[in-house]
Amino acid sequence: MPELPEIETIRRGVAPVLVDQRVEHVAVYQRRLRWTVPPGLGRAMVGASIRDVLRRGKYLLLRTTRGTLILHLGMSGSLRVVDPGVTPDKHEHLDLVLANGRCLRLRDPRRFGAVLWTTEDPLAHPLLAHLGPEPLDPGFDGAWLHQRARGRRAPVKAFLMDARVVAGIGNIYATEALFLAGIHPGRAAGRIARARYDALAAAVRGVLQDAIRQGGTTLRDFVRSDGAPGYFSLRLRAYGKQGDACERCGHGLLTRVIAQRSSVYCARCQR
DNA sequence: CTTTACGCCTGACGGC
DNA sequence: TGCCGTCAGGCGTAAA
Repeated sequence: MPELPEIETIRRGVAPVLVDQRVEHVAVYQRRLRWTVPPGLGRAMVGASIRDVLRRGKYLLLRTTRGTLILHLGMSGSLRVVDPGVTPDKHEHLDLVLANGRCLRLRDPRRFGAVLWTTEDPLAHPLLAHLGPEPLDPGFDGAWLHQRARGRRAPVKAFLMDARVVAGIGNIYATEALFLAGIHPGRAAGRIARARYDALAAAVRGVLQDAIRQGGTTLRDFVRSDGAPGYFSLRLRAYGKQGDACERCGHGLLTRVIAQRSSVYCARCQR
């Protein structure tokens, strides 16, 4: 699934293709995504010029002269740049045809993704307004986590995946960051010392930055790569590695469901 | 306010 | 080979 680093890589990949381009045509092949793709999207967008492409958490924002297209790729979404005229397959739901002759195509087999349109400040949109800080921005650090965790009894893993605490941390990176910080995913968020939150914040930044770096090398040229990025070949240390030996202590990695999500951890290293 | 459960979807996978 | 049940997984939402 596309996580924050993938979304960031997609943003960097598509932005040069999209920016300053006029939208010539919008084709919707499937309206039923997480929410119904707004009727009249074409009317709203055609003729608009794309100003820039931003990311907030896992949302992509295509800001145009008329409003902002908000995209979320859900579990299985991807974007690619194709030639208009290439017939979309059954999982390709939306095309933005641009004046430069290119076409941005959204594919999303599971349809957990979303395509929304707003003419207001997109950051004030109900879906975005209550997001916590960007994990790679200075507003995210151990002090923030520690402060927000006060009195919380929920497992730290759930806390870290709460978008109001910090934006864009999914199961993979929560699992990896907790492993690197040596914190047990089931520990109550409010019972973790400030210094350990410093380590956790650093771990979150580290895994995300590594993955973004990896994405940059994996995806040399978004346009000619004729495919959206899949999973980055990031070396995962815990996620999906249940049963393997912990790379630090050799203990077998365990898996347990915490907050409705599978969690992998080392019972010896993570406390 | 916090916490928990649920549901939206389909491809992959295991069992038979 | 094919059919079927199960599950993952982000995240908004309703309910507790």
